[in-house]
Amino acid sequence: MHPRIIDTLKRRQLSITDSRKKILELFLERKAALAHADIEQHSGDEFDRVTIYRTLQTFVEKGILHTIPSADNSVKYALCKDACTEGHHHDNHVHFMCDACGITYCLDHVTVPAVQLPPGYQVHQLDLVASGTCIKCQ
Amino acid sequence: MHPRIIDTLKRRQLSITDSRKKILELFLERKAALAHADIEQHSGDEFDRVTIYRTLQTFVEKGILHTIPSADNSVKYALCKDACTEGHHHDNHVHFMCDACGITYCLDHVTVPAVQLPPGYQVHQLDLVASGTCIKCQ
DNA sequence: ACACAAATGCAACTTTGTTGCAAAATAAAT
DNA sequence: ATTTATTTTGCAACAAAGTTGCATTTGTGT
Repeated sequence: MHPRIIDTLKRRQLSITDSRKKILELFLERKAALAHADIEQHSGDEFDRVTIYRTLQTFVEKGILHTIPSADNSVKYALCKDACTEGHHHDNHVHFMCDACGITYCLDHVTVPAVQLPPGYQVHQLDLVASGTCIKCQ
Repeated sequence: MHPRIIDTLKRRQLSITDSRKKILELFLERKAALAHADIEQHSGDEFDRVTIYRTLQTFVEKGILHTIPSADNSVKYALCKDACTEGHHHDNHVHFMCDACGITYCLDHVTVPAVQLPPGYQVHQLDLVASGTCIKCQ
C-alpha cells in the first residue's frame, strides 16, 4: 500500500476504510484522471456503486480530488496536489485529454495563463482543458 | 420568428421542422448557453425528449451549436458564430459560468491565450471555462 | 472491551441518455 | 397540386447514471 494513503486520510479526519484506501491507491498508482466508471471497473465489484459515489464526493469536498470538466458528460477526477485547500484546487494547472487513448492527465507544470475578462466579471476559478494527441499516442 | 432561423437551417440542408425552429429560437433570444434540461423546460412539453436530444446532436454536427464543458455533468450548448465550420468551433473563445445565477455565457471577444505544452503533446482543441460572478450578479 | 460515531450495502427510486420502428411531416418530382 | 421519396418525429422499451433512507457493519476513542 502506498505510504501516503493513511496520512492523507488522517489529516482530513476521515475514517480509514477499505474503499477509501483502495480508491486512493488507484489514483496514486495510475497518475491519471479517472471517471466513476473507471473506478467501478478497476475495483472489481469490491464495493457498492453508492460507496464509490460517496467516496468521490467526500474526497472532492476534502480537497483530495478535484474534478475535470469535459464536454461529453463524463466528469473525471484527479488527485490534488498537497497544496490544495479543501473544496477547490487553486493551482490552476492545465488538463490534457487524449482523443486517441482517452486518458486525461493533469499537466501540473503548465499553468493557465491570465485572461483579461470584460469589466464586471469576477473570476474565482479557471479551467483549461486541452485535447488532442498525447505523447504516447503520436 | 427570428429571421435567421430559416436561413441557418437551409444552409445546412436540414429540413425545417417545428422543433428545430423552436430550439434555434430559444438560443437566439436567450443569448446564453442552455443545457438539455433548460430546453425541455422552456419548450413546455411541446416535443419529445428524444427529439431534443437528436436536434442538439444534429446542430452540433452541423456547426450550429457547440458544447461547453462543465465539471458537474451538465453539458451546455451555445450558438456558434457564423464563421464556424461544421463539426467544431474554431474561434476558441472563453466561456464564463456564473456561480450565482448559473448562467453560462460565451465571451466572444475574449480569446483563449496560447499555452506552452510539454514536447510531444499535440493540441487539437482548447477549452477555457472561467467561473465566478457575472456582471449582473455583483 | 465498550460505547459512540461514521461509513457501507442494499433496495428502491429518479433522472438522464439510447435504440428500433411505425407514423407523421417535410422535401422533391411529376 | 398531387404523388412519391426522404427525413424527422414520437412512442415504447430499455440501459446507464445518480440519489436517498435506513438497517447493519465497521472504525474510533476511551
